[in-house]
Amino acid sequence: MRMSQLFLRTLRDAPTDADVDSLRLLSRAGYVRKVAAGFYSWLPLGSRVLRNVERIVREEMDAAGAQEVLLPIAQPLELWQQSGREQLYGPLMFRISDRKDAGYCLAPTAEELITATVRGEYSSYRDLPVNLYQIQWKYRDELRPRFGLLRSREFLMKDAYSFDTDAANLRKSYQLMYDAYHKVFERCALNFRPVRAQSGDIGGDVNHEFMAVANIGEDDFVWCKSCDYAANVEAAVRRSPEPVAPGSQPMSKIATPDKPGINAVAEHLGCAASELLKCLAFETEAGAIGLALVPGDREVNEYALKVALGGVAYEFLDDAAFARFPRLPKGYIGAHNQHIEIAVADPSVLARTSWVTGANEVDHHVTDAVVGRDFQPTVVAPIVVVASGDVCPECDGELSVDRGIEVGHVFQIGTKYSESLGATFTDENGEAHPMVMGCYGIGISRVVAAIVEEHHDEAGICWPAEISPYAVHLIALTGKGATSEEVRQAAVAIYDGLNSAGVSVVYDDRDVSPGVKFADADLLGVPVQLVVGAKGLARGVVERKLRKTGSRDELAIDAVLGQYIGEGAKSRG
RNA sequence: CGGGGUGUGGCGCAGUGGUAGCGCACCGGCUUUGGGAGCCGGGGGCCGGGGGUUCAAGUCCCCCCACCCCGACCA
Repeated sequence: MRMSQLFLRTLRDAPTDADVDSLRLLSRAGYVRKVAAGFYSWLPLGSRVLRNVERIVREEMDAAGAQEVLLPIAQPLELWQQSGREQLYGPLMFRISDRKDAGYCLAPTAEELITATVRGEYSSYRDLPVNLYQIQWKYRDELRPRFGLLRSREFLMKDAYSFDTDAANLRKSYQLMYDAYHKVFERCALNFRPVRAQSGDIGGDVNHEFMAVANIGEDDFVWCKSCDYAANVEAAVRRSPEPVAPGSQPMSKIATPDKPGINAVAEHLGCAASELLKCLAFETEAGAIGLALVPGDREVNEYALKVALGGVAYEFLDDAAFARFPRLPKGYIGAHNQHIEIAVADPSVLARTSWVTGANEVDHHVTDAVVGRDFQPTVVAPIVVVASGDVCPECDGELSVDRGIEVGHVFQIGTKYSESLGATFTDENGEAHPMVMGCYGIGISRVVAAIVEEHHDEAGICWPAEISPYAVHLIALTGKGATSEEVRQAAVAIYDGLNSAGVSVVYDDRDVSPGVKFADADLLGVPVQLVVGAKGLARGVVERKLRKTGSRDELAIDAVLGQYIGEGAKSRG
């Protein structure tokens, strides 16, 4: 492609509402343009990049035995009512209606439709397993779209769905996808980790998120520096500290006027927040009042607390609820409160001889509260949010908490959708069973943004070879001198040669100054830049610069084609 | 949903009640040509929309819309 023909305008200043590196650079370099909150146009360069990620995903899905389909974006709401997810998604779904006032949604995902599709075709154990996938635009009317392409309202997603006869076979299908995801993200040159995760709204049990490590990510995940333990921050656990012998000092009450917070009290007493016992009051759905007890410098993992309660739903008290329980003075609650029915303590609560905690009386705290003497946990279970520096539960190594971008997610769903939508098969004995499903997503457009987040510098994007819109960025420094035409002809010869060798090349033939060409080349981020200039030409060489490292060398002009023949297959751009 | 902020040319921004500006980009001319060149000359605006106040509104008031940021229970 000649740059004089390419539909492209680069920007020196990024639009002000581009708030992350990926969107700033993709906007400046003319890959995408914002149309509305959470909606983006993909211009020629962006479209090529998107296709490249698609291509990688398609190749790996096909290699893993999945078959591509294409389902409609607009889906009858009725289908979503059958699965019960119409309510669940609520305003997150874009809704439309036709002229007859029938309700449709723009699909936020496709479990329902794919299940209905398989139900309509397959009904025997002989048909299974089967794995279908599509690469299709998805729509979610996010509460707050942000981070540009990382959380948009329209996004391109690969979603695959496996159907098996039983859980053991599901695990095989799951493993195939899990392995395929590794290949996909390796080819995308992402620094990623598969982490154990909670299942969220889709339902089901075993699942992993594939997190691309980034500063800007929306999710924290925990990983061990010594082994391969990794988990979503909600699912992560640590090795709890060992219990210690209780203290013997008697508990005593002290005045802490107008000090309702951990930090305020710690500062007032001149002690560390970790010496205070944090007591969070909650009410279960059955109406029982409980406290979650953790060290003052720790936060409660709400998911872990629910597990500790045996799966019982609960809510932390809000101001209105506190008003109903005058015996629970917000900010001054102590673990020795007589009015609570449940006390869930993290094991670390047993690892300190005594605690400073609320006195259950406004403007007062107590010191030397001793577990087992002054207060009794009814449940001891790990409920703190894991933090960097905690001990790995599997190998005693050190855990680290980092930000990540969720680029993929694999689930073992089970029979939730096959049951509600009636996707059953008949087994060898003629008995009907619901199919056992897995579902597997990759955010294609999000992957593009994640790659830019990881592969860029001050000057612009540095694409991995397989993702780059072109394999080679050819720059002709023609100028207006005597050698101008000579340089132009040499560049065109290389351009034509590379093209006919199947190497995708973008050729900067514009009549602009060298500085503009260099700056744009760095901004666009094609991995290899070839510069044809009068100086080199006189010596029969062209200069080659690698975008990522900035390293330069010279190639004999006759050797250029030889160098890049074969590159076409690696990066067809 | 709550709070805050911003809407002026494609992008970035200035603008004090009195003729709508600057930089980049764009068009034409001349010069320049190895890291976002210089000079000269141009084109491009329903100042987010609607109502009001005023002799006069980009500017003041009211309503609406869009976009951005923060928050949405950790005592």
